[in-house]
Amino acid sequence: MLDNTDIFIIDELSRNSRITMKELGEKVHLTGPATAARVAKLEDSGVIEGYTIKVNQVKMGYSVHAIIHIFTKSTNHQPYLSFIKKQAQYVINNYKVSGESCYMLECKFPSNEIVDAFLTDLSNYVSYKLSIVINKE
Amino acid sequence: MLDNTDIFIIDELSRNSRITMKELGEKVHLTGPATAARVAKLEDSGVIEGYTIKVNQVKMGYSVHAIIHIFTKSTNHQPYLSFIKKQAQYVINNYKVSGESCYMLECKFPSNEIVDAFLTDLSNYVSYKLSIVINKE
DNA sequence: CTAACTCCTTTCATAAATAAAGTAAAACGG
DNA sequence: CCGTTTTACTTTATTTATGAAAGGAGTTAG
Repeated sequence: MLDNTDIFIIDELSRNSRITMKELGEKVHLTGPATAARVAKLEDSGVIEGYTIKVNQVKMGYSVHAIIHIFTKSTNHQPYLSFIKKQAQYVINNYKVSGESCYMLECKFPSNEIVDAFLTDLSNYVSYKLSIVINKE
Repeated sequence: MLDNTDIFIIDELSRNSRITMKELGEKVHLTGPATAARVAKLEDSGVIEGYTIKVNQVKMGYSVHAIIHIFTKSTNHQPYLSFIKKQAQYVINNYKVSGESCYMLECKFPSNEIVDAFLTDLSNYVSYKLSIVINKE
């Protein structure tokens, strides 16, 4: 399905998705059109889901990075899911997980005051345990 | 620092980082060169850290998505950090966190057999609790 | 053996990026 | 308050990349 050239292309686009097809082609020893065709195939097959940017969240004003373990009280998760949908500006990921907790909610916040307000609201729906990301090593 | 146009540009590039500067310019009511200058400034200031792609990890052969809570036994974390550096192909993120655990290790694996082998090695360095991501809602 | 398919290259028309020059408005200093 | 500088933009022109089309080599199936 995926050969070494495809892997190389994916690796290179992960590092810089705005590279030109011509330049990417030089790295994989193909012409521009051949490379563009490879990339189009990777898009069509769903291997490449999209093109995006890495944003510095601190410079965007989000200085607090939190991981919140969610323990749902009731069997109906919908109120919780509706709540975090409304709070999308703070939510990075909401993973449903096996293990001790039900969900692992990854969030970004501008300040501890906002964290406080968020958690106060959150506690209407679920129990939680809070972890703060200190560093990404 | 960042005006509404910058926010719009970041938002648009997050959705599609391969958009042309001309087309992006039309969305924010600027010419191509003016838009390119804005983007260059966002890069220089570090708000935009890079351009990347979203990859379907299942189609890349990584069907298991795990979150591993790490509890270091010893005060010296270096053996653990060296270990995960060697296992980079499986590691998505390694967050140092406050709260109950010391690190939260996010990984991808091709199979449960590989998870098993990874955890067996991991247990030489730290204690852990394993969560498996069932869904990303 | 041949037809169909895949994957590539080459060529060429079109479109975008980039560099340079010029303009207008805002900010700054005397 | 006025002249200067800076900033942010547009316009123009050149360079460069994209994308479509045609064609060729290697592979596979009938």
